[in-house]
Amino acid sequence: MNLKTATEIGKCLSNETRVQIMEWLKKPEINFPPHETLKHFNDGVCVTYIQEKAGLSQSTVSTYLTNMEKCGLLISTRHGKWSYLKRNEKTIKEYIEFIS
Amino acid sequence: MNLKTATEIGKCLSNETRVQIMEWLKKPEINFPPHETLKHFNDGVCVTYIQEKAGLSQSTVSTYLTNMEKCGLLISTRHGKWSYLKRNEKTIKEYIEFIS
DNA sequence: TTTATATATCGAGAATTATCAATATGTTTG
DNA sequence: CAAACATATTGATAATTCTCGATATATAAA
Repeated sequence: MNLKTATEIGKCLSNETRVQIMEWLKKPEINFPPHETLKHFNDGVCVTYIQEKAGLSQSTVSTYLTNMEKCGLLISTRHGKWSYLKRNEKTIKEYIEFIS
Repeated sequence: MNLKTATEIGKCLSNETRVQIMEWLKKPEINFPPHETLKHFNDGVCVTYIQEKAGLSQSTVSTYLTNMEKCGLLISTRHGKWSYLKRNEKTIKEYIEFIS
């Protein structure tokens, strides 16, 4: 982890909704409805569910999630027409080590 | 640690200079000149030294440090006319536990 | 008590971020 | 292939943050 990456992560974590998303994704099965198609949360939660829970526009949340993936906080996986998002614990750990 | 505090900390850590300051303060004796008056770094580093190293205006750095103290990232101690700043490891730990 | 030094606060303009509606792209399904 | 659905991107305005010089306050030294 370097200064630039750490700062990008900080930017993602400088907004209440985005911090909240990181928290929600700790326990997807508790914070989101079960998936219709996929019967598990192995790859996280789809954009629509996160967007509805956040209560912001689709474009805003999509941009949030894209940036959170870019800086390594989230991992995005496509399954058909859905994008699933989960926490990237590896990067989170590296970030924590950086600021510790 | 709650969502609001965590977000305030995220805001402080969303700027390269401020993240850098947190890094510098890990090892004051390596990153800053020795104090003229105080012969130790027990309470950290004075505003002027941080300001000079950051290369930004006095008012900007003073505001940075004030906000970083407000959200609990730093501890400020007055010794005469100097304010000394050091990392608040307790809050940092709580923040890390929050996002982990 | 005046002067010098260190830090904090204020006010303002520049730069960045937030947020949305509209639209584009990608994917599945009829 | 056309329609429907999920997500991504674009373009624009509002809101926030950045950053500075100027000024205020606090403390020490002369």
